[in-house]
Amino acid sequence: MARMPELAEVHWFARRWSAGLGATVTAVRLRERERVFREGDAAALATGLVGRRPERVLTAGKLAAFAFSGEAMLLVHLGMTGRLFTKDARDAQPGWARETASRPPDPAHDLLEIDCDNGVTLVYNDSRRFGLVTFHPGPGLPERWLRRPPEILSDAFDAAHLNRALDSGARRAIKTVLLDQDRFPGIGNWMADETLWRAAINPHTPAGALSPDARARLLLALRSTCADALRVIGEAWGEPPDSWLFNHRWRSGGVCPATGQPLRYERIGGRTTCWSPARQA
DNA sequence: ATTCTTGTTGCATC
DNA sequence: AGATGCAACAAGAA
Repeated sequence: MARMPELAEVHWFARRWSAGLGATVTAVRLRERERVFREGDAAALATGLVGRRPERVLTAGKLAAFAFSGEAMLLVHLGMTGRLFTKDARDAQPGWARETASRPPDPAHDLLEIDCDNGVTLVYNDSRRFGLVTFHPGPGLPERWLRRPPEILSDAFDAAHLNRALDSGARRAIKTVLLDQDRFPGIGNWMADETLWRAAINPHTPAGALSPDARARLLLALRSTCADALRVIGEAWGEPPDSWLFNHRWRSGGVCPATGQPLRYERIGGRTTCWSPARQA
């Protein structure tokens, strides 16, 4: 099972492009017709970055943002199969085996290359082309960046914010609501399941029906899942411990690490959901 | 060979 | 109007 880029994976991939920080862009190569450039001006991207310096690597939820000198910004959403790396590290990247089916990215799917004068080439690769790459020459920051929702690990993401997020989707299953990027930026399928398992909440529960106690557990679980994922996966692409649901969900005959009881797999809101009926009442 | 999976959007429907 | 559900998109793995 291939893994899709969620909060921590996006963090990891975005940091691969830190290799270009401080250098100057000398050339940009891209395929203008590709879907991933559908919302931007591909021609402007092809010429607009040359001569600029990558100054900062940022992420917000599943969105990666690269700030260049002159207030230019490149926004990258990895979609399902987007990946960022440097050309020389294509085969050396740790964890390709866990990130996708076990092969290094195929150069045939390199859709954007940015040459820097320190010898580094930044590569965006996306086999299924569900990603989105937009260039904003500035001045001023892109609306998409300015209007992003509060990060789960920020102070702004508090109990009041969580209550609003839950009550505006009150009748939908909590599993489905957690996948809404406007409310829970960065949460994807495995993080949603991990969070509900940690909080001991049944994924079918309508979001609005969660008790105050369940909401408190949910807030803590959201924070712990995000913090753990960023630390273990986002910083070093490490191996999650067996104490997470993560390691058990893709094993055949998976067992809940908390109760030892069998895990259940079903589709909720069109998404495969793994949960522990013994723990998540 | 067919089915299934993923995240997001856009549309139809309640 | 706002909430909700689902098809569509692409490509690769099972």
